[in-house]
Amino acid sequence: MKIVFMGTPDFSVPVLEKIIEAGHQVGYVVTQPDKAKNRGKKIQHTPVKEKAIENNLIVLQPEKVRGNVEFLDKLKEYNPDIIVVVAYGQLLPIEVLELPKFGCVNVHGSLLPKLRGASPIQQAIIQGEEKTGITIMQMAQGLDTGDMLTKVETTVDHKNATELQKELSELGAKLLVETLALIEDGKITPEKQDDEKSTYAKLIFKQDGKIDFSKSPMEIERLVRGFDPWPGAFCMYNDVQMKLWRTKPLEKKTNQPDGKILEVSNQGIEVSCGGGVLLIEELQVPGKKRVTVEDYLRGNKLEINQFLK
RNA sequence: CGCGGGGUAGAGCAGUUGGUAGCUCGUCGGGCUCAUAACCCGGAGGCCUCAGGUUCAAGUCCUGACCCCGCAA
Repeated sequence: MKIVFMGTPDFSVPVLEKIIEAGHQVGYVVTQPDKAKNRGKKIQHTPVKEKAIENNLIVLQPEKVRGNVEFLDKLKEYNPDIIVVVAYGQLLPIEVLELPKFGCVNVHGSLLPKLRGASPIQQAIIQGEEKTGITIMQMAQGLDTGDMLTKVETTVDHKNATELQKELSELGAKLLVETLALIEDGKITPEKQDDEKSTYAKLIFKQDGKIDFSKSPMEIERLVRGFDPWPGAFCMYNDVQMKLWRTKPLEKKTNQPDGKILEVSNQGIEVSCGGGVLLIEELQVPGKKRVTVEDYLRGNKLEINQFLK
């Protein structure tokens, strides 16, 4: 099929790869504009752009899609059969949604109608979902409200967001290619989403990673996993930011105040929270890399009875 | 030219006003012990990121490069 691909971050890349592998013709790859971000001021290409260049595909980076006549004309001229959207980062106007013969399809990282929105993968972990997955839907106006075409499930287990995202991204890529074939053959029956059952995964902000030690060990552990690698769950120790990267809830109860350091050993740091105890196994302080508590303790001191805040 | 921290033994850190490097852990050998992630004794292991410069002398000062990381976006 003649395809226009729209996507931006790492999550989108495997999907683009699979589309190319499957032999589809990708006329345009649309991704967010390069921005002078990161340390220094380096301008960085989006992961999708990198992959597109690698495959000699034409890249478009409209600042805004909505009301962009020039962009719309290019799409019309190419006349794609379908537009595939994976974490593109902009809402598409109706003119674009209805332009291709088969419309626009979106690869979304949750089992819709659950977790519509910007951070389905992280939220699935944070909310303690047992399973999540990929839903491919026919895009409609509205945020992730379109009719569902195909789905694939997986378990959350103890995966962190990095692992889960990678897995879902690959599952999604595979499913998309299969779905494209079904669409082409007219063998799909779209299924409406039950709006009553829908939930939202709101956009994550840095500050959301601040740990609240009044929460239960399990909740904090899920936050740590869900926010790996971004923005990271953190707390303060002696006015220094400490990011936690791996923790484990223990089967202990305590009546110590929240955030108190109860025990320090090579196994980790035991901290009281919400009446329970959380074992911190891997952490990171500013300017340093992630290290296990064992490594951290070789050159740093950490006093019992002090508090993490 | 966004702000800032850092690159020193396998690991994590120290290193004072510049004088050829220390600590903790690990590792190797020995000892004590019923036993030990315990304790004691001893040993190995460092082109101090790289390249220039200042100096009698540089991990320590200056310049440049490469790499890692926190903040901010």
